[in-house]
Amino acid sequence: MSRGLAVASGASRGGRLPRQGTSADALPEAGFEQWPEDVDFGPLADLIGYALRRAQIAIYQDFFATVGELGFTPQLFAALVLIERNPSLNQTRLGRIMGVNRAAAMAFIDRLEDMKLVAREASKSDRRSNAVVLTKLGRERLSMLVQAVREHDARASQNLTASEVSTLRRLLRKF
Amino acid sequence: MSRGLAVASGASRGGRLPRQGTSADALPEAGFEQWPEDVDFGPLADLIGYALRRAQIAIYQDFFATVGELGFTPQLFAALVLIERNPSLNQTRLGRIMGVNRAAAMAFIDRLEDMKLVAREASKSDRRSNAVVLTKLGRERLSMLVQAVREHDARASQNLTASEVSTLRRLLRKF
DNA sequence: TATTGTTATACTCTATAACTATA
DNA sequence: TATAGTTATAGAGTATAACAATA
Repeated sequence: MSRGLAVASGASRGGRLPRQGTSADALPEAGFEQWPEDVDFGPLADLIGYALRRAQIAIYQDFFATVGELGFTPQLFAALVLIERNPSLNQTRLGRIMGVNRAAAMAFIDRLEDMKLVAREASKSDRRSNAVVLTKLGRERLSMLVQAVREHDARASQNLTASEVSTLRRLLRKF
Repeated sequence: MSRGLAVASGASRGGRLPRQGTSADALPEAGFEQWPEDVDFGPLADLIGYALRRAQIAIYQDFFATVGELGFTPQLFAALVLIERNPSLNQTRLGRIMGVNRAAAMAFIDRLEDMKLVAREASKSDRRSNAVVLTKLGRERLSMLVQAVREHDARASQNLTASEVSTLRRLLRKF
């Protein structure tokens, strides 16, 4: 029952840094078409899950198009914020909050540690656990990132009025 | 600009079939915590993109917990529906609609073909293209699947009233 | 020149399973 | 017994880059 759940992350997930690569053949690829009018979506048009997925594809695109060049995925950004605001979280709990298991949490904490943005500190209360905390560099980068991500999020929501945005946020949280 | 976009899928994406595996150690893993009250989400709490992500994680979990055993991911299901309703779509276009490039579209069409659910038909108007169509078996499986997925989607939305669901769908589409 | 299908390749993210140390 | 961190491994999904056939 609990296995395979983090699938969701993978799913909502995804989240990979765009690669380099420049060749004549590669350029005109992709180009997501958002709800094209000449396509019949059939039962998909009625499913909240599908609308959620398409909205997420769109916002991920904007994330990478705007703050992607800073070298962060939405996941890494979220991890940094959670670590900053909750320095007492251990690795396993951090993973559970983010929808991945211990091993996957290890992977992204390793990565943030390699980037010198976070550090593991031995917990005194439970010697099995590590607390994960931001470094000074991590705090600096994060404050810049937060600003950029807020701008991205506002731009992504620009087709909605302020009250629609807050309705949307409320309904998504009730989910 | 176009590279790395399908990240979104990966992201919103994800979508992997849960594995088997049964061992004493493996059982208590994962267990996504949805908006736990003792956690400070800081700026994440205001971001539509983040609310979208968490909602998606939750609904993916429910998808796999309910219709996952039928052997389909949300992506494969969506592909089947699009193929049924739009039999003239070629592989590249189908990929663009779903947010992935040609090569990735190849992969899931190959898979559906291996499952005998779809077939490639040479297009007469453009001899470079294939039209992708459902087989008889594909139509049968899909009609069962649609029923199961509709039930899943309704259950996932059970915390919302009917009017909230339609508001949510409308706002997500405006995105 | 541009696009479609195709293939080979590499990379990211994740789960599984096992181990050790601690609870 | 159960849980935290860790590691090795495997699998899914995707992009990149090239090619031939066709437009």
